[in-house]
Amino acid sequence: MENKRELFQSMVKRFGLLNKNCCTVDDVEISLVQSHILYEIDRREWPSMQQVADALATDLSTFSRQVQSLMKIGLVTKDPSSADKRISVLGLTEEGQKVALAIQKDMEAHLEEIFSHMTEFEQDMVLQSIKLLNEAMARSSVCCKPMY
Amino acid sequence: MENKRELFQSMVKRFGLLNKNCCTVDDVEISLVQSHILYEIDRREWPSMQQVADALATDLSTFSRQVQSLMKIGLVTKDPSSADKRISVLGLTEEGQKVALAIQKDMEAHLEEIFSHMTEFEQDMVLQSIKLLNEAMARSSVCCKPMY
DNA sequence: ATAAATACTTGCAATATGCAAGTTAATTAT
DNA sequence: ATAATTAACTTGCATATTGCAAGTATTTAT
Repeated sequence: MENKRELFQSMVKRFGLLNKNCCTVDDVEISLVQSHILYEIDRREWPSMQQVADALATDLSTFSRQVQSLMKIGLVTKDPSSADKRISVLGLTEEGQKVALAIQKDMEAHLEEIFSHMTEFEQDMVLQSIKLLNEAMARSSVCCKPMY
Repeated sequence: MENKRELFQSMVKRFGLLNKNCCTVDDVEISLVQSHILYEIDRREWPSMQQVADALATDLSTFSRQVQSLMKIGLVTKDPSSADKRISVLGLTEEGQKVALAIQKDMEAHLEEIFSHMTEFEQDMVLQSIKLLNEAMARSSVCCKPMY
């Protein structure tokens, strides 16, 4: 059952490269990290800074600055929660949603293209495997405790 | 065939977190990037700077500096090729090999632990899926042309 | 009412990044 | 054979990213 690590490393590296290409939309160009922030805000409902920073496993201070720059370019909103004024609620601007959607479409297209090199049977197997893997990692003691 | 991207993003993020934990060995502490460099040097036979920088999709200048710091802490060797004196041949010191091996063991153990949450059948399926995925990505036009 | 915890923000200081410009060595014209 | 081009790096910026420590403001506990 030879080298698991090699297989994973290779896959993750490739997926990382894929991700990198996907960050330019219209005239807006954002970094990989920023695209992940948009992604996380998009898939949650009005998350707090903490929540997203935790999801990204980033220090809150670093994250705070990233949010500032995303606000500056008009993609992200940040408003104090009325329930608890310490908390800042994050959201996407209309432009932010457009960018997030465009990146999403782009990634989906890339994944489809990759999947097109496999048979239908293989595609199903791969998807199911990724799900299994995610569940196993979620249950694992060594990995990613506070995620999703 | 809902959200492929979400599945992949989640998996890659988790694997990234896994990777991060694995960079301290004995008294040596290295960064994630540095661990990847050790890994790439280890699995090739006397690669050149270019080769490893390409594999990591890093600018050569950035890579050059990383190698310098790895040499400074005594993990990596760099020698001019006798065949072509422009080329620098990279290698691991004895200590570098020790570190690379320790990280490798650590990662293997983590992966085993994760796999232990699946049945034997699932484990086989997952491994085969990762292989398929790697092949599909290698064939893909959108991803990772110059890899492996 | 005071203490302690929570959710951030800001000030460093260290590190990482890529582009452009340089150096040296090898190839390819001419 | 010499000159021009290409290749493999290295170094100098300028910028971006990171995390820790220390601060502020708000909420919760006692």
